[in-house]
Amino acid sequence: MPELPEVETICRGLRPVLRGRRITQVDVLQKQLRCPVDLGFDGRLRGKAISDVARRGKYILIRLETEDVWILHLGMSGKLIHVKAAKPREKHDHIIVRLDSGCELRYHDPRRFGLSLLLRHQELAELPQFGRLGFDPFDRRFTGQYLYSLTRGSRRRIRDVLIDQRVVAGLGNIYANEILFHARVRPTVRAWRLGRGKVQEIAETTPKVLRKAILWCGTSFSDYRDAEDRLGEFQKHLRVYDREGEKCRVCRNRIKRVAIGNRSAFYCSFCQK
DNA sequence: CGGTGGACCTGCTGGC
DNA sequence: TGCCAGCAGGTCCACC
Repeated sequence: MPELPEVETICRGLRPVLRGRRITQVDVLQKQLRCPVDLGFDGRLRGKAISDVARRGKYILIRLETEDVWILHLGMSGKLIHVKAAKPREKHDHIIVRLDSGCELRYHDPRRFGLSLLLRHQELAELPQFGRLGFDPFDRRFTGQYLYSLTRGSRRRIRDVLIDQRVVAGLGNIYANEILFHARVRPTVRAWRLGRGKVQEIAETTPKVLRKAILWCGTSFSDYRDAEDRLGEFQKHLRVYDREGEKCRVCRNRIKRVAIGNRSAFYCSFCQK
């Protein structure tokens, strides 16, 4: 579900309401997520204060005064919402963290592809999938030159390169497709065939598209909600994603959908070559 | 090593 | 109305 703009929106919503709050109670209703929720979870959280909320790629990091870090990944259908404790719970609310503010943080995830891990701060970098994450798209080291060097010799399609978290951390299928529309490159093109100029354009476009999506609080086309359980708005601004058969907003031709692997890619065959 | 395809889950939609 | 196939924002692992 949530890609970088959605995760960033959630973090921005949570930071001011969680900072300095103390956890008074923890309920784990469903342990079977992508990894089982570990047994010490409740004991290590209860009574502790939250010091900060951060994002790395699509991961949410909730830092505690104890140097423990609660790491969450929302998978495809996860939500992390901050609500009044009195609000009725819903099906698929898996982890409930009660705060001294009278509110609760609820991790909700119908498909259970998400991840919840509690680690010591220093263990973070040792997490294999975490250690291998590429640059953040807003990192100044994420340049055309960097992306160009990674695409040399790569027979993969450019859409697949962009959603590879080792290349750049935080892009998923929606934003990879949107970025490629703005860079005027078809998602199906083999990465090695792209010249310097095109790769430069992709790298420059990436943070621009993401920044705009963050301004609109992310994309909700079904599950995604922000920290206060509100919809995002960026779905109104999508150029290609989920628009098969609709008119391109630039040239009025019909948007096409093709399968790359098991996932859809969307493009305008006139605007994108 | 690089690349692909399926598995993991639930829920929703559209066709018959 | 019901049933079934196909599809969904992600990641990981087995296999070539």
